[in-house]
Amino acid sequence: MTSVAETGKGTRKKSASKMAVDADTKTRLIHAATALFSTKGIDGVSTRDITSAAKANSAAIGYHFGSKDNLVREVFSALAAPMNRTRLDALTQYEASVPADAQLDIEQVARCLIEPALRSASDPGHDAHALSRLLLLARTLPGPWVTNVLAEQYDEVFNRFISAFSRALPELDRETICWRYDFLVGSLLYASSYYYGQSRIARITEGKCDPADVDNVIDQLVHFAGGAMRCGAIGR
Amino acid sequence: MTSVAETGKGTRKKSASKMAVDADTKTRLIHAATALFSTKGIDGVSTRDITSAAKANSAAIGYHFGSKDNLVREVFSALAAPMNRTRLDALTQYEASVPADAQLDIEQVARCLIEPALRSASDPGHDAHALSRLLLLARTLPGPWVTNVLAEQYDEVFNRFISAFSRALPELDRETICWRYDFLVGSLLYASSYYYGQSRIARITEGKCDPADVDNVIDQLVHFAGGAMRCGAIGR
DNA sequence: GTCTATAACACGATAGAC
DNA sequence: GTCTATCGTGTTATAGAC
Repeated sequence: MTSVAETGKGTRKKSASKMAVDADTKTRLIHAATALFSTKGIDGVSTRDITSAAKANSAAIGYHFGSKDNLVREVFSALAAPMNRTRLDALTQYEASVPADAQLDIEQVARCLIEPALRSASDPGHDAHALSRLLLLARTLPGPWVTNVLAEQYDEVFNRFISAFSRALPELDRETICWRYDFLVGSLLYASSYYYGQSRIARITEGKCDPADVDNVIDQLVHFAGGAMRCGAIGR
Repeated sequence: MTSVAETGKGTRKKSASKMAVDADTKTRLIHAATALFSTKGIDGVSTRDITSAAKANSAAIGYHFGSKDNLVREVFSALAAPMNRTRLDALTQYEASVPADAQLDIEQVARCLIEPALRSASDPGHDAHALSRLLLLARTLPGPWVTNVLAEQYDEVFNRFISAFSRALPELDRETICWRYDFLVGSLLYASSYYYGQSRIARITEGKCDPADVDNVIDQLVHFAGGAMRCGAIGR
C-alpha cells in the first residue's frame, strides 16, 4: 500500500510520485470534457473542442480512450460515483441516528437525496455541475454510452432510498413509493436544470422565485417531496 | 391528376381542392422530422435523414423552410399549440363547472395539466408523442430554436394554471405555488420519458410499476401532485 | 506519449437546370 | 416546386514521425 504495490501495471504508470499535481493529459481531457459537456451537451462538443481546451493534440482522445464514446462513459462514471456516495453516506448517517424500531422522517430522507444534487448542480466550480445535464441527456437521448452505466451507478441508490422511504411510510405499499420516488427524481433533475441556461421560472415570476437562492430551492423541493410522499395511496 | 389540374406550378398553391389527402412535400417533411426528432433528438438527425424519409430531394428543406432550424421551430410549435389548447380547454371547462366563489379541487386542476401530456406521450401514433422529448431537449440543450418559441407556447399555460392552483389553495402564497408547479412540470416531463427508450422503472421494480398502464400512471401522478401541492408552506 | 497530417466521410446550404 | 451537383466546412479516427 505504501510503496510499490500500486505501481505494478502493464508499463509502470507514473512511478507513484505526483498524482494530479500538474494533471497529466488524460486527467486534463476528462476535466475539459466535463466542463464542455455541461454547457453544450455531448453532440454539441467535438473531440477537437475537447483536445484544444485541454491543450492536448487532436489525437489524444483516440490514444487515451479509444473513442469519444468511451470518454463520455468515463466522464459520467467519474461524476456519478462520488455524488451517489455522498447521498448514501448521508442516508446511512441519518439512519444510524434514529432508533432501530423508529420511523424515519420523510423530509430528512428526501433531503439526503436532494441536497447533494442541487448543491453541486448550482455550483459552477463543482465538477458535478455537469452531472444533472448528462442525466437529463441520458433520459432524453440515450446514446450508446448509457448502456449499463446508468444501472451500475443508480440501482443501489434506488434500492437504498426505496427502503428508507418505506421505513418512513410503513402504511404505504412499495409500488406507490416507487412511483413517487421516480416522479421526485424527475422534479430534482428538472430543478437542477435551473443552473444552466436562463431559467424560465425566474423570468416568469419576475424574480420572485430565484433559483440562485439554493438553500430555498432545496427547502422547497424537500417540502414538496414530503407532501407528495406522505399523502395516502390511491383508493381505487 | 387525370388532366391538367395538378400541373399548375408557378404560384397558385393547390387550387384549394385536396388539402392533406396525399400530403404535399412540406407536410411530409414536417411529419418525417417529427418522427425522427422524437427518436434521435435534433442534433442526431440530419437534413438528409429527413428528406429521404419524406421521400423528398435533399434541397427540399432549404426551399420550404430556409434552414433546419426554422423547420425545428415549426415542428415544435405545431406540436405544442394543440396540446396546450387541450389543456386550457380542459381547465376552462372544469372551472366553468364550479361555482364562481367555490374552491377548485387540486387533483382536478392537476389532471387538466397532466392527462393530455401523458395520454399523447404514451401513444406512438400520436404526433405529440415527440413533444415531451423536444421539451426535455429544450431544457437540456437550449438551441437557437428555443428562443421565444417556449415562451410563446407556455407562458399562458403557466399563468392560467398558477391562477387555478391559487384558487384551489387560497391559503398558500403564490411563490410557493410557482415552485411546486415547476417541480411538477419536471415530474411530468420525466414521466413522459417513460415512453421512449426502455424505462428504468419497469426494470428496477421487476414490472410492478408498469408505465404501459397509462391510466395508472396518470392517477399516480395526479395524486402525487395533489399531495405535494396541498401541504402547508414552509414555516421558516 | 505527443505531435502532424490526413484519410474518409457527413454536414447544412445553395446554385442552376428543368 | 423538384431535382442534381457541389461548395465549403466540419466531423471522428488513425497512420506514422519524433
